[in-house]
Amino acid sequence: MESAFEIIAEPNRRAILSLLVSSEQSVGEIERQLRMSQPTVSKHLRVLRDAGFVESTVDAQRRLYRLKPEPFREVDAWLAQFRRFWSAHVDALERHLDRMDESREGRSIPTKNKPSKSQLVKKKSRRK
Amino acid sequence: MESAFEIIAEPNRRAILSLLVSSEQSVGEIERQLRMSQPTVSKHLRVLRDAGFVESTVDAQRRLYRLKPEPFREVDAWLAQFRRFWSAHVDALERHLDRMDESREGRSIPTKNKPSKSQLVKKKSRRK
DNA sequence: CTTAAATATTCCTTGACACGTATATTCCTT
DNA sequence: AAGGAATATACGTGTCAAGGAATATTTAAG
Repeated sequence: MESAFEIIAEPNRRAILSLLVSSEQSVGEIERQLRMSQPTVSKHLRVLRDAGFVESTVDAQRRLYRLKPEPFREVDAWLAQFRRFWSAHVDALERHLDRMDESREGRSIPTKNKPSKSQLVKKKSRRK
Repeated sequence: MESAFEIIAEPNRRAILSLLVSSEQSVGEIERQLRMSQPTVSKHLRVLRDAGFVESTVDAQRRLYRLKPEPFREVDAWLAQFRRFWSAHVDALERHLDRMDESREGRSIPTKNKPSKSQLVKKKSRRK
């Protein structure tokens, strides 16, 4: 199981990683929150640890797992070569983000007087 | 073949995508540069197109493939939730980048009087 | 030292997918 | 229309990884 990319190809593994963003978790906690069988969780954690995505410490009978950064950087580094390219398509990005707005938000703020995320993006991309 | 993550799990597909960063390419050009068989290239391109990573246009008997941005953004969005976390580990990042320096660079600039990438990183993370 | 809780590992089966070979399709050239 | 270049698809095969069931291991508690 070579690269970091193959590791995060598995949806359950991505779910586990996302869970661990908030804080370290025991196998049992992961098992319950994600409704996976215990062996499945353990096996995925093994893969994740071998790949350097997580590390574990012992706490009585439990093992606590937490994230490690390196492999994420590797993925990010690969992705980097495409960034320049997709900022050339900002127009499409704007539509994309604004669509996400519509679907996600409860009507808390009237759309009218609210800056679109598009504008935020434009500002950000001004930093060079 | 569900998610963008499974698509980029395949090394040859990542290679193809990297090739297309420079410019659009025909199947034959990809085939030669990556030394893959023609059917293999075509099949991977099919997968990439179905997943929205590339699009193609016809040029006589050839098809020219070029990148499309959306799926990259999807991957990037998932990765985003871990960024906050790995900037907390800047120390390790410094070591990481400085190691990359050593391995990549011909001895063009004496290491002594050159700012380490670590310092650049620190500056960048000051922006907020 | 026995038991129980939490986790890890083993074995087995199944399904997906990457590749090669062969063949089909598309489009230009003559 | 025929032939050829470039690309796409079909089919068969081998590999490998994910999940379930059963079992082993670790550690605390009594």
